[in-house]
Amino acid sequence: MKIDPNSTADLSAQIATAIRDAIVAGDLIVDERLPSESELAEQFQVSRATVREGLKRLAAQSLIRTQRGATGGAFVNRLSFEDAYSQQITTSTLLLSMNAVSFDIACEARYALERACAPLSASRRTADQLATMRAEIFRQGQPGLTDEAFCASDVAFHRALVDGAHNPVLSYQLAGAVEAMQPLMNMITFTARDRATILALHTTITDAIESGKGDAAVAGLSALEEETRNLAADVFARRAAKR
Amino acid sequence: MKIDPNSTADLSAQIATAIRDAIVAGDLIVDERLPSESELAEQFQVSRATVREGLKRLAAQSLIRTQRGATGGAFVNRLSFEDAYSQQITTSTLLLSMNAVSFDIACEARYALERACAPLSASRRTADQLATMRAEIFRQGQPGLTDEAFCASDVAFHRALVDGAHNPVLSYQLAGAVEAMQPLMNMITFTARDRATILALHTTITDAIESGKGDAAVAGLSALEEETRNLAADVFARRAAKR
DNA sequence: AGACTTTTAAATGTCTGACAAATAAAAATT
DNA sequence: AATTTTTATTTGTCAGACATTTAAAAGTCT
Repeated sequence: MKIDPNSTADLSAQIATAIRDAIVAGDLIVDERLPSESELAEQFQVSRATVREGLKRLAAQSLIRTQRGATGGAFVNRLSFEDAYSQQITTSTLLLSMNAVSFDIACEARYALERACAPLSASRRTADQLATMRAEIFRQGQPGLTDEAFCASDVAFHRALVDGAHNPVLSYQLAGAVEAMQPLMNMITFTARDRATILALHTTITDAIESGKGDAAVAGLSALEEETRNLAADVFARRAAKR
Repeated sequence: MKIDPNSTADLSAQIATAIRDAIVAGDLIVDERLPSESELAEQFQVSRATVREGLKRLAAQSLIRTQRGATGGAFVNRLSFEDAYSQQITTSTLLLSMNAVSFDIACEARYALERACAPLSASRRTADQLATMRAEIFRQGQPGLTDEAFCASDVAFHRALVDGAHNPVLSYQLAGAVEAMQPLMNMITFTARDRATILALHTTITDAIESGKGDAAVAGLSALEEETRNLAADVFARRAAKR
């Protein structure tokens, strides 16, 4: 682990990169303790403040955790799926909002990925996940539900569908796609009629998942995608007309 | 933007969270300049060193960039797809290696996601992307290619396939799944016969993409998935037998 | 006046040294 | 033996200083 004092890059960034590389390469293993900040400062020939800035960069990526006290220090963190989820959601959300990704592109990606999960979910979903889907459908039918709450329930429904595949890697990848869509979905106002259509499709999909018919679930998702895109197109057209 | 001095969390973490929330909420827009470190220190009632640690956390997530000099400072960074790719790859790679994700689970996720891209790719791929796929197939047929080089070419092939969908969101999501598999794939030794089988499937898939047959491409990917899993199963069985 | 050079001011990057707070181990006490 | 106190170590925070970079302002020359 070494840094190049002649590089133009910040020392703290170089330190973070050096340690990150060591972790990725497996030279530092999970739960291993890094040298103390003072020791690292001496190793890298920089001040403790600079070392700390480097460590904070790693902490921001959940690569290390720190503990105070006599036996404390910085430890290589086991990157949990949960940590990765939330990072992914933040990143995906910003990616969409900052790069003016169109509703259609985001929607297409989301449903393409969800269809990838559907056949697996149809053959593996637990009764619990099915119950969650039914419960969210019920919630979506309640009168007086705000559009935000409707969208949140929609996300929960799709989360359950994806988790039904029992593949944490898929769940991780999908978390970003599904949740990052929420701000875009929140721009839509759902009429009672819209909600009824979506609910019917949700029921179709859930029935298919329950009876193990992956193909039918895929078809349901495709129909839902089309419905969603039409809804969005209407909203945008109406908004454009008003101007 | 405020922090709670009574919280047990590090001040630098709180500062990072406060600024991140402001960015996500849109209170700080792309390319907007944050107050200087000294001003932030005064605002949050902490020292400049603490502010800096907070800012480094955000820099590690590519949420801000800093510039030195008279008109310098910290600016809200437009999160590019490229930045997001590399973050995703690091995270996905570590997620797989640290959580003992089985080859089968990773493989299943990867191919499920790729199949989601195939129909789109079949209808949208450019001639250039098709040429890349053909070129990688050619490279994979060269004798004397190391296993690492074969795997790298395999990744390039699949990257081109995915990019053919012309959906940056999909490309972003897939980058993690495909590239993170590479360390796992590198554990496999490919015999000449194995390579021939994979090459034939790659050709089948490419032909399908070229002629716009999404279904055939999906079928080819499924066959490739099965082949890959069988190969891996053999390797692991042989390794277990040796002990 | 215009082009070039020098100075200045502002900002981040780095360093030093100090103290606070947390924590576990060691020592002392009951 | 159990409990309390002390101690050492480590991270968290602070204050102040200087180095470096950069663009704008001021000055100088043609």
